[in-house]
Amino acid sequence: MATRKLNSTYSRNEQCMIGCDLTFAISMLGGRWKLLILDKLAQRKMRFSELKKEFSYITERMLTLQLKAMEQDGLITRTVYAEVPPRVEYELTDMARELEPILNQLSSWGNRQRRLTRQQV
Amino acid sequence: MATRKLNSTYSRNEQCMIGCDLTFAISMLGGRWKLLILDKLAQRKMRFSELKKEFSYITERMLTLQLKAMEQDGLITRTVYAEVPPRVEYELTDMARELEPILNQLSSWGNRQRRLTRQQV
DNA sequence: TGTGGTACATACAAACATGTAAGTAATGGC
DNA sequence: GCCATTACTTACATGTTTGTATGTACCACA
Repeated sequence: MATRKLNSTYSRNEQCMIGCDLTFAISMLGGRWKLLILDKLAQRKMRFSELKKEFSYITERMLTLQLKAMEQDGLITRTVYAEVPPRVEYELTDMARELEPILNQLSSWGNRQRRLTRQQV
Repeated sequence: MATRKLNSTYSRNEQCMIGCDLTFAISMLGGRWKLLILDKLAQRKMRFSELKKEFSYITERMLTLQLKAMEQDGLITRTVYAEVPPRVEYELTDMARELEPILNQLSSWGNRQRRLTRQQV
């Protein structure tokens, strides 16, 4: 996402893992808000301001950054309408929709796993 | 993993997302080396030093941290043998093994997605 | 007495992610 | 002219993760 300096182990690690499709996929979902955004947009396309209202805690800056990253990653499309005040709509791509069933499985795994680890504590 | 300070939005966000099984699951896999470790241990149980050899770039500190986190998350078990020099073996739990098919799907999605975004660039 | 191997731990520093606060452009309505 | 609305942007501060370097306990073996 951000430009990364070319020094030392940080970038070497990146080279080493860049070949892994799984790491590639997970890194797209790792942002602090991306899964929530994905979830909301799965229901319907939404404007910037609508998304902002949905997550009362997110700041405009973070929303902008995460949406931009998700657009670059091919998870969402961004449509600008030349109006004033401006209107911008965000929508899931087909690829992002293909994620849904997989993420549902992960979610149900997470639920089971959570019950287990709770018991031990 | 690390102790987190209780101020401001950081922890509020955490509260807000802590109810999400999917976020819970993804956060277990997000570490820089966890997926690789998971992948190696899927083949067979391994000693600390064996894992170290497998990933030539990882530092001992990072390996320790990630293994500790994965143990706490119930992904692996840690068995210590009272010998000198010490011997410690790491092994996947049943829950971690249930992840495999899901992660395979994610990986193949990542592969397709990567081809797509490559084409656009 | 000294060296070697294993599986860590600790102190410190760099890189990265996120948050806070404030500002911008465009224009329709008052 | 002034204000409001929308979707951002910028500068700066804080929090979190990862990396570097070094040290430690244990005891067998030379």
